[in-house]
Amino acid sequence: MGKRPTRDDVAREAGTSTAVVSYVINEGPRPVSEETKQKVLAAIHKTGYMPNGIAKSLANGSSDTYALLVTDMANPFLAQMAQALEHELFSRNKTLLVGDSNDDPARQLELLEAFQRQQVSGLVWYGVDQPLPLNAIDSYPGTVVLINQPAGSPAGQQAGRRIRVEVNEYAEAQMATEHLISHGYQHLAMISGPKERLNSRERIRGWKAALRQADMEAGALISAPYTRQGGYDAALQIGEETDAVFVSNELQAMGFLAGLAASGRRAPDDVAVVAMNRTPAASYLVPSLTAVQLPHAQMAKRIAEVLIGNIVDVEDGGNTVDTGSRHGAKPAGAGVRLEPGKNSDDLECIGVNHTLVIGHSCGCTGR
Amino acid sequence: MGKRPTRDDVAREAGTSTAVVSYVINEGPRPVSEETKQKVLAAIHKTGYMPNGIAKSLANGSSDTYALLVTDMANPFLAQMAQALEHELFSRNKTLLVGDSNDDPARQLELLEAFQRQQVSGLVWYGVDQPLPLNAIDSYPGTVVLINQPAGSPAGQQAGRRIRVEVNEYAEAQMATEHLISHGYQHLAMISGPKERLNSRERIRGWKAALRQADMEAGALISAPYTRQGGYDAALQIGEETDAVFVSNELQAMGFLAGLAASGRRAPDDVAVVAMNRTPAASYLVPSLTAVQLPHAQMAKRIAEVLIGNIVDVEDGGNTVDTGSRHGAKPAGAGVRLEPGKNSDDLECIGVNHTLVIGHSCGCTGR
DNA sequence: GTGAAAGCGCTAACAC
DNA sequence: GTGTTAGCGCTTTCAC
Repeated sequence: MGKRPTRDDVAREAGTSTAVVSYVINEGPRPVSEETKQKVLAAIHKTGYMPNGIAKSLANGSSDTYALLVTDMANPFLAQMAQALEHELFSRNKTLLVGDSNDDPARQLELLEAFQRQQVSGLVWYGVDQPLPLNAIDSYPGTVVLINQPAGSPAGQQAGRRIRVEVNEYAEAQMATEHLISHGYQHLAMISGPKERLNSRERIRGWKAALRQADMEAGALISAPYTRQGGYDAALQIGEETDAVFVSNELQAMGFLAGLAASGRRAPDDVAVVAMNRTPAASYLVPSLTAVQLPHAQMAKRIAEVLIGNIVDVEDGGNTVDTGSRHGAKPAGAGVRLEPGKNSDDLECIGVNHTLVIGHSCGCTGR
Repeated sequence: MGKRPTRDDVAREAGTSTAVVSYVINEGPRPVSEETKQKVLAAIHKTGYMPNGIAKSLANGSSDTYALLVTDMANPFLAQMAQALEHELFSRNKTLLVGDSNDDPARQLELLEAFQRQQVSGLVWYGVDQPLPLNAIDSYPGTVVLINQPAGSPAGQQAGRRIRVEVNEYAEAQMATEHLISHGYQHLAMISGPKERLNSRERIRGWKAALRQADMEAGALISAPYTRQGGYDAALQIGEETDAVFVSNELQAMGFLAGLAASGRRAPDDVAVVAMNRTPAASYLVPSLTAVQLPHAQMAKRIAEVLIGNIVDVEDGGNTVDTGSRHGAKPAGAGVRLEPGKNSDDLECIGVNHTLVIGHSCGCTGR
């Protein structure tokens, strides 16, 4: 590893002081004459100099690195978030570190520590256990963005330097369920995530709220892991009377469709299916999956702004029903309205608008 | 951001010198008496001290950070690699940076530069354009692991500090094709990636080799993007005579199955399908997809060892046909043998063994 | 407009 | 076994 040129080499080459080289590179904080500037630039070019980000961070007391801490990188929904976030950070000259807790709370904390040691300037946290270890978050020396914290949770109430993204899974679930109701299905079941998780409960609440509003009774509620196999197994447990199912996670929905097929049933004829946290894969399942989608690009943008401290303004907007699949579709009800709100001075909530993207699995398109 | 305690604070608290604190933390390079050690540990605990990784890296001249540079993080195959690599690095106390080139060569280079500035110690590169910009790799001041470089490519031949992982996509393609042949299908088509890519060509070579060996004629060869939509569109172009298709990428295969269904055909009855670069999603497609799988965990382990310079030994082993799906299956032919080889002293090739995982899409399980 | 020099927090060679 | 100290490459204050 042949020694790379340093700022000293550039200064020597340019016949200036090292300070001037910094001024040129950073365009400040002091002015430099055009002539000197050119000499420095030439020297940089000639030596092939490239600033040492590590040294820069040490001197600055802060790094250009941010981290994403998730439960499962292989989950397409989260991989998509990672991708979107990477793009936003890249365009701001920042880099993204990833941590995969593998659904393990202990590991989650170890990753937090590792990030802290690496002087990661801020992190986006899709937590495993909920409520999250608030003390760990509070003591984190940087901005923390929480993606999946329900509004009523402690993380959403306690003040701190962290910022929560209001995904409102409650409303997502409600929207999905309302769509099924609008089709006239009578016996709505739900596949939820593990019961002990706060976000599972949020989704269940949304499902129940929609049913209540329509004055309908809740059907079977099956709790399953947020995995394909979880959905597959759940499909085998769905009773004859059930004519529509709200699946609370796309991975589960994928398995659910497979399970239905394996047991000789089909969506939407035998059982209609609507899911949430959609990814582009939904359009290519057989049948294509109707699901609620989060505006991940918009979320990533907001998150990046918040992390880096270049907050612009929170755009408002209602939730909509889209015909986003390749197939024809008839729009349907469900227009929940989310409001970007602030709970306290320290805690910014970012409103996120979700959308229902129609596929074949809900029966919208005949068969 | 209240100032965090530094090593100086710990030394003061423990009543020792700063050097001793380092010795304790790093368990060397000099011995420390048990008594002093305890005092230091107590001080660390009391102050809540956490080493500053940035400063450490500066002093050491190398960081604990590695990077993964891919074309598309949302591709489940690559997300899976990212996950596996993160796990391996985490267990070695290293962190993983990700870069998503979005299939853009220019961006790929920018990411390389960013990593270089950040003093990333080594990187894993799944390149966009092939052959890769060798000069950029050669000048990279760290270990570079190339994932998708065919054996015969310049990157595989030119000496350097980089190390290539021998995925042997040629053999993967061959294995998949041979499986179709063993079923007795007569008219084999192939959906390849973009023609200008080296890895597309490798896969095509494998397909042709299998056909040649069986003394069969090549059927339609359709080139499509490595996307679901690419596979979907390709399915609509497949002629009546084709009874089996080798799809060169799992995303394409997913779209292909959807396209078949949309056009009223089904796998495997109308067209059998086998793909490569499988992920767990394959088992849950309808029908479940037969595909060649890479041992990503094993690969990640080897890559991590290589990156960090803790190389153990290259385990050998043949390729096998597995019944890895949830469904019953009859094993089938195709046993290509890969050898971990060395092209030069500087270029280590890591042999990777692939496996055919049987699903329903190839017709193995009746249907 | 330019340059000398004091850190940033840590490692490790070198003295004691 | 322990302490002193000279860097690592950069930023930035403060003189000139």
